[in-house]
Amino acid sequence: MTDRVGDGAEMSVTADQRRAQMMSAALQVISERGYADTRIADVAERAGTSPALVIYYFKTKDQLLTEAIRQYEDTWYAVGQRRMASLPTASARIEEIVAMNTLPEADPEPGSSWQLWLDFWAQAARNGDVATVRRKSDERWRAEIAQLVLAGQEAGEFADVDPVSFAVCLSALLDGLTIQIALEDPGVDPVGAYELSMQFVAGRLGFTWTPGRGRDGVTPEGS
Amino acid sequence: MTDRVGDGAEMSVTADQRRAQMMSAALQVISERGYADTRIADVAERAGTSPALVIYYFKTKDQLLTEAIRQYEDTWYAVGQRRMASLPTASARIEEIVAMNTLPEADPEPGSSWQLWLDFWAQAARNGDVATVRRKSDERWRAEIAQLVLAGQEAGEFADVDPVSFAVCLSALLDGLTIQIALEDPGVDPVGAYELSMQFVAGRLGFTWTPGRGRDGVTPEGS
DNA sequence: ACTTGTTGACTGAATGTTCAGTCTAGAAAC
DNA sequence: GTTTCTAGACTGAACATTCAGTCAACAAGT
Repeated sequence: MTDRVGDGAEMSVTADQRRAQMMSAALQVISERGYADTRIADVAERAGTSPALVIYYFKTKDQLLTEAIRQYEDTWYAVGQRRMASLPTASARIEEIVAMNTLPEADPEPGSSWQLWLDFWAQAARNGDVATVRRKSDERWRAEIAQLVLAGQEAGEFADVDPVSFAVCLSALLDGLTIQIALEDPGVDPVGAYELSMQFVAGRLGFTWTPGRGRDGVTPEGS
Repeated sequence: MTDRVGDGAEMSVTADQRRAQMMSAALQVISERGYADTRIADVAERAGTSPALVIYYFKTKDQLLTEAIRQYEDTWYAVGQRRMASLPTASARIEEIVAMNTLPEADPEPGSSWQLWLDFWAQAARNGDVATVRRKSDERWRAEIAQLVLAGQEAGEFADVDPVSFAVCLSALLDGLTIQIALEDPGVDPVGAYELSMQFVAGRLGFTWTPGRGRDGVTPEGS
């Protein structure tokens, strides 16, 4: 199953690629069938290999799923960081965080799904490794938000609120909305959740925000 | 559900008791081992019976677990309703809702646990019945909150906010905090979550709230 | 009183399936 | 020729569900 193409350039599948391939397959299957109902055979099939090979690379099923989740977290965070870096103002960055947690991606990767988070949380309750991953992730995001708020305050964009409390509050709100969105609650659609969150953010941080489609409809509001 | 003793059928008492016993056992096991790792044998053992009897009462494992969750939801809501009824002001009632979602119960029933909610949500993503239960439950609580806000506004206790948006927002916030509390996030303890939520509520609804231990530290703040 | 029939509650021992993980051996890579 | 990959066949255990009844209570029928 090694694919050789043209000159001997490394087209052969390296171990790392295989692992990545399998983790990606795992995420797809988890988001379709749920963590508990994900079988090694499913992942193998999705990855185009055999169950035995999956075990060859990941000693156990649990390790596969745990690592897959860890990797998902990491790339999710990395994508977030990259987007933050490309945005100029603190308010635009916060808006991006809100959007990432409520609006569907324009280019949805396979194996990404809001439902994944529900499985993720449920799993964190009993699996120590997953719990650690989640804790770290949550702390990272909260720190990100708090630091953003601080920066915004120093730039005069934001009102004077406690950055840490605000971060806890906003991330909890977004998590809660993620649940509704993932479960397709008829009372909470993505766009509504997005606007609700932004209204909350704007209200708390003291800037006005207009729901208009264009990004960065932000007007600083000094006294 | 009530037993008519008199003319005719009243002998289903034992059967109902058994079912209740089994559902309670199921909830205990789910909250200990997680939904997916709950075996019929566990439930049977906890209920002091045999696996076969469990299947005798609930055709399938899935039905047992689903009904257990439905029942949990219902009693949770009923308890909430009872407590609401015993409180005089809208603000006290909202405070009770917040407390129910953040603070541990004084007398924790066996088989009640925050972690249960995580399993519940994850399950709702794939199991249509559970999804329906959850949707109904969420709608009930949001309606409760909205109606409470309306009542408070009419009584002059609360500021003029959109009750429905507020309900969505608060219930999402509480759900999000439930996740952190269930997973024992070091950054979010129950009391902190409680105070954070109440600050949010008070800020939004325009009354001042003091974190003091005593219930109902509420001061209306009309112009 | 005492058989007989009926029914609901209950059980222990199968049954059958589903899977995670192993084994073996062959194909590539080095 | 030795190490690294890979897959097909296999095993063993875990578990949900079924089955073939037992047991106790109660109700006529005699």
